[in-house]
Amino acid sequence: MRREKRQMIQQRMTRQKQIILDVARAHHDHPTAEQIYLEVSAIDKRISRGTVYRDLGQLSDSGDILHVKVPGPDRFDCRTGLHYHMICTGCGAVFDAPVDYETEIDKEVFEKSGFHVQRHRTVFEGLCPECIKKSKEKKEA
Amino acid sequence: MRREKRQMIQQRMTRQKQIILDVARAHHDHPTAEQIYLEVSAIDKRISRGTVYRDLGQLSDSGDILHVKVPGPDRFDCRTGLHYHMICTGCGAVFDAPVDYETEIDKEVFEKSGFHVQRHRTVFEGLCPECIKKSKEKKEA
DNA sequence: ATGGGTGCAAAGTGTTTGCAAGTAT
DNA sequence: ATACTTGCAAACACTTTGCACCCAT
Repeated sequence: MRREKRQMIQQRMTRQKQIILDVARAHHDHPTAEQIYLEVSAIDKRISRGTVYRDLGQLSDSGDILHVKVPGPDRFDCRTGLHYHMICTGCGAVFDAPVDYETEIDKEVFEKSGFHVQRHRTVFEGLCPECIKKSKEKKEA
Repeated sequence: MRREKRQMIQQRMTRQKQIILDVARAHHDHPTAEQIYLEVSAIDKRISRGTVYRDLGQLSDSGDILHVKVPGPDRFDCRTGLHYHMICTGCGAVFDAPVDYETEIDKEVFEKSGFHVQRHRTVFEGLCPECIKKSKEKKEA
């Protein structure tokens, strides 16, 4: 449960890290580490899962990509600014939510609780349009 | 990744389920399944982890307790209304956040995206007052 | 040259599940 | 009587890690 990382160590750019970053950035659909691993593998099959996890962690620590924490496997997002996500409980797909990050609420929580808020994460749960359509078709059948 | 549960099956109250519910409700500090298992074990050491996980899932499905999804192990909350949580990145403790659930934003997301929002989950990340104090002491030393 | 990075496989964490026996309704 | 529940252990999903070698700086 401990965290306590964040040492100012020198981060090196390697061939594998560059490939991982490129693959992650080419996506606009919140891939999982596994999906990224599969694509990276297709480019260079010698790159290991461990490296993909390590590099994705490092790249999100340094702000090059965003680490999205949702139920199920974590996702990664090339859009790095703070924003919210929607996850479909039908198919598991993750989307960016079309509402702005509310900065004010972080201050409000701090003032009311003394909890030093760094950020918040919001995930909307529901059915994506695709799955709504499918469930309607099923009812009619 | 599939979900697709929710059959209207008859749920039975058993001795073990009652103990698990009592233990969960006695907590106001967001215990993990493991913590609940340990306490339940102290009451009846024959109750298994599997049963604790199964029953906690069932009890939160039926709305008797709340399933809180945060980084790390999931938590359970005896406060069942929709509300937000704060997790301390220092010590991992979870608290209820002192701000109200925003119902409006669910509608807004639906209108802008067609995503049928059932609810959203917000988790504030930061340092709890306790950990702020500790990190100050460390700096002074 | 040197300290971070890599591949590999093993281990870790948190949770789910198949099965045969038990029990609430 | 029926069908949901249980305990157990094994399996599972996802992620981290120890180690010996490698390579960017």
